[in-house]
Amino acid sequence: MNILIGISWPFANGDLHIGHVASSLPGDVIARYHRLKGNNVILVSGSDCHGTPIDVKALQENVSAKEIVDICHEHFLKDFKDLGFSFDLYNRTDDPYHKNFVKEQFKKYYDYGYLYEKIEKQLYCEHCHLFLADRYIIGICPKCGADIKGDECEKCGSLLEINNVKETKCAICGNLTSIKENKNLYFSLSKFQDSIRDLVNSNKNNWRENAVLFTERYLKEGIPDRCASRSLNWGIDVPIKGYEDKKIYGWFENVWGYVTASKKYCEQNNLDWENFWKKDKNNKIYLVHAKDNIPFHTVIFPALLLGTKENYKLPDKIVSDEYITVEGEKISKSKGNYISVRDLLKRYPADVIRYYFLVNDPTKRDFNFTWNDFINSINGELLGKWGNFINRTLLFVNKSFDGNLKDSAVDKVIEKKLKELFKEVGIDIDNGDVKEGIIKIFDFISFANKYFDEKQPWILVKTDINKCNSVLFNCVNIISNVNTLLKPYLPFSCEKVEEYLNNKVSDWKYHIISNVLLSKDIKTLYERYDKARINEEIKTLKQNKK
RNA sequence: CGCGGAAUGGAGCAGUCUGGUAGCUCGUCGGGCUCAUAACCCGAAGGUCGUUGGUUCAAAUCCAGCUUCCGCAACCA
Repeated sequence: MNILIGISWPFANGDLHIGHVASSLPGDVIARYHRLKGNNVILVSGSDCHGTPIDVKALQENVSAKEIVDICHEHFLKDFKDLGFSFDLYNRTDDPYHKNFVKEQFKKYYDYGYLYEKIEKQLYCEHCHLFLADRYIIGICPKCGADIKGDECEKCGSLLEINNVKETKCAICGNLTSIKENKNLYFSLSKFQDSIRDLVNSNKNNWRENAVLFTERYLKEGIPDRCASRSLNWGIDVPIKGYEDKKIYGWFENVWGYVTASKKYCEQNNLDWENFWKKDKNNKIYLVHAKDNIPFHTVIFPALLLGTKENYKLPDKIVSDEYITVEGEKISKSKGNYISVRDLLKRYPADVIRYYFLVNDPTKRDFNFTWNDFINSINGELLGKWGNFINRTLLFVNKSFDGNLKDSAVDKVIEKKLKELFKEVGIDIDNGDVKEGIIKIFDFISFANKYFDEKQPWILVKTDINKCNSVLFNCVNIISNVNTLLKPYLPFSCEKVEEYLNNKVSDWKYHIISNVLLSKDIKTLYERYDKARINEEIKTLKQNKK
């Protein structure tokens, strides 16, 4: 089967933070799982390089947009790599390959009549040479006289027509604005209302509930046409006569990145990209992102695909997470309530981070990250249950059996449980319910520790050496199987465990390893964190708060 | 009446669609074990599932009202 997984493209304007991690990780797990199952997998993402905030930042810092984007892209690339993301291609939207492809699609939209012209009066800053979006405007509320930003007055709560706001100024430079007529292209999203409704209806059991609800709400209100062009210097040129000075609005091009990145990858690797993107090709498409991205992936992207009239397959799985909050508050860069991936990676190994955000994946509602929970969870679950089971078993075998076990029968209960686990976890991951899968695996690890305790091999070693051998043989096989189950989740430590076991497993299924011969060099998999660390981390977080 | 989301033992969550003895992890307390990273195992305390009313033989779950909290300018998954 051909599996395409697209993780949403982080905007190249800042650091990767734990919110990105939480909403993106499921995509990597799904990709790793399908590869182990022998499917053809392409996992793509990339940096979203175009958009007004980047232009504005460039203007403010007096550097080029490209410089900002280049730095961000390098950081994203490194952060994702260090976290173990197994992208087949992590691309960027300023890639000429992407740009050219998107332009081709835009010509089609224009020819098919999905793009139409609209002339509007817009506020313009002569100083910055920018048409200003509402959010870049400061002014005075016509009703209560308070200073306002954008089109909403915080003081009297009025939602205003931006044209009624008094003394509008550019929020970037502070100069008074002028009004200019601007010609833009609108995309007829409304024409896809029925198609999108059919899409949602046929995917109610495949998409996450939040994606279904959000899209239905959107449909109920009626999908509005949206402006698809922007008056910017940085972006993809609108390839249509009369619009040479305009760029394509980011949300009408970045989602095409899933297609361009995978198509590019296919061309580099002699694969047929249509097997992943067209209908009736025995394929499956997953889109992985957080809730704010839902309409762009369930409405705009499908509309863009349909608008080509080219037999594209629409997304099968929308894996849309809720949000992460930090110590009870919304993630906010400006308020400093914020944990960047790079800072986290300095102090914690990738698998520790992966474990925590996968087992706490916010699927149904926002999840509150606290340092207390993070440290306790790592110590108690990842280290205490899994790390400890490996450690107590392998050290025992090395100490009492010189790393060498005779083959023995596998306990029927264990065999049955493991076989079921492979089946159930496989279904969970395939459905995008990555969290359910890892929870089930860790339930079984608890059972394994119980088994070890009940069998008391430390006593058997003195009373019945064969029985002891048998118990440990079972434990070693539990480790190998659980390790295989965990491979999509914790790639780094699973590789280490395979070294300890001297046994590499390439299939994702129940197995028995015979002729056990362990490595002599067993080290603990995970470090225990002192609880004092909790307060240190909270202190650091508070210091960063503004 | 702006829109939307949420409310389950000390903390974080599942269960709500498809009503039927309230579950998981962490934390706390007590005990056991000693192979293991003060790790592991067992047990206990702790919740009338925000509130009121309704439907029902039966409601955390369905319906209605109310209360509280969160998000909805920007950075921002």
